[in-house]
Amino acid sequence: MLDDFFTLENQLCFSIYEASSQFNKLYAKVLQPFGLTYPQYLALLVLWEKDGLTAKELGNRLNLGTGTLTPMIKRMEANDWVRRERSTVDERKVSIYLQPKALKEKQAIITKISADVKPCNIEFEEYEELMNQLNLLQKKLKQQNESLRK
Amino acid sequence: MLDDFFTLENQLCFSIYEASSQFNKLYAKVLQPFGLTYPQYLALLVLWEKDGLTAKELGNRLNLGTGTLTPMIKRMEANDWVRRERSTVDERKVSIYLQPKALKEKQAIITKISADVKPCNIEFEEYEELMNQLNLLQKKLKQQNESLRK
DNA sequence: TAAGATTTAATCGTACACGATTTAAATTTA
DNA sequence: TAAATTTAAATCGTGTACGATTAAATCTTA
Repeated sequence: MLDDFFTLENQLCFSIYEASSQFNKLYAKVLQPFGLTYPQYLALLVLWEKDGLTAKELGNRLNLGTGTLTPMIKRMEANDWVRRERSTVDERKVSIYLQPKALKEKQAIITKISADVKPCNIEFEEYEELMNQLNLLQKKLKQQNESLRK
Repeated sequence: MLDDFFTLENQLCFSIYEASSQFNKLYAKVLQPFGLTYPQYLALLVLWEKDGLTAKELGNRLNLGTGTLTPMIKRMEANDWVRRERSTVDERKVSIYLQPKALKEKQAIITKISADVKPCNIEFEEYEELMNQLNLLQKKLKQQNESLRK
């Protein structure tokens, strides 16, 4: 009984793992012409909303630590998407600012993603329902993660 | 209108990205005492269902190529979870067999996961519904991935 | 049956992702 | 205010992930 449940087919964790990796692959393909990876694009999404966040703040939005973020931001800096600037008020903090390229390319990126992802034909209701459930689940998981801390 | 789709699209891809990474962290923590990573555990789930699959077959189940799988299987071999054996009938193929350790530890692993994930309080209906939606979405994404193939 | 195509793994280079440690700056407190 | 603590980034080591290439075995077909 327990064993039936523990097949790959029945694992919610695997369904999410799979869906996530398909998103990854799809977006990687769509973004490649721009010289962007999927996580880099997610970082741009956050910065398009609010420019000049600190590394810490950006990390909180993306659930990423500096071990992941610092090298990624440096790569994005090397490709002229963003610029890093250490705060003069508090020298521990590094703020991240969009570069002109990131503003200029925004519309083209959005247009291409819409064009290439729309054919998936995901219904609006499907979207909303799924997202609500995922966000609920994500909160529960995060809570459990924090209660198991260490 | 284009932006409406874009906004929704972003939220969904981000929700999945987040939920996936929370699952990752949670399972990583739960599996650490066994010296297993989350992807390694998924590989065990597949092999517990059907032992002796070839690398190719295992990769198909997990949606992983040899660039990911070969090194992972070698690490699992080094930790006595599995054994690799090149087929004598077709020397291109490598079959992967569970080692005694993988059978002996199975129940303990399953029990611990049940115990540590249960507190998330995911209802059965919620679970089923979400999985169905995710699998549907995953299929659509995979299809689109294949139609954009290079 | 020999040349060409296909299949299967392995390898390589790049890019996340994470926990742990280190370093330096800022804040708290004794 | 000096010492202890906290905070923010950077760095390090390990482990996925992926596309591209390589190499060897097998299969197809002219």
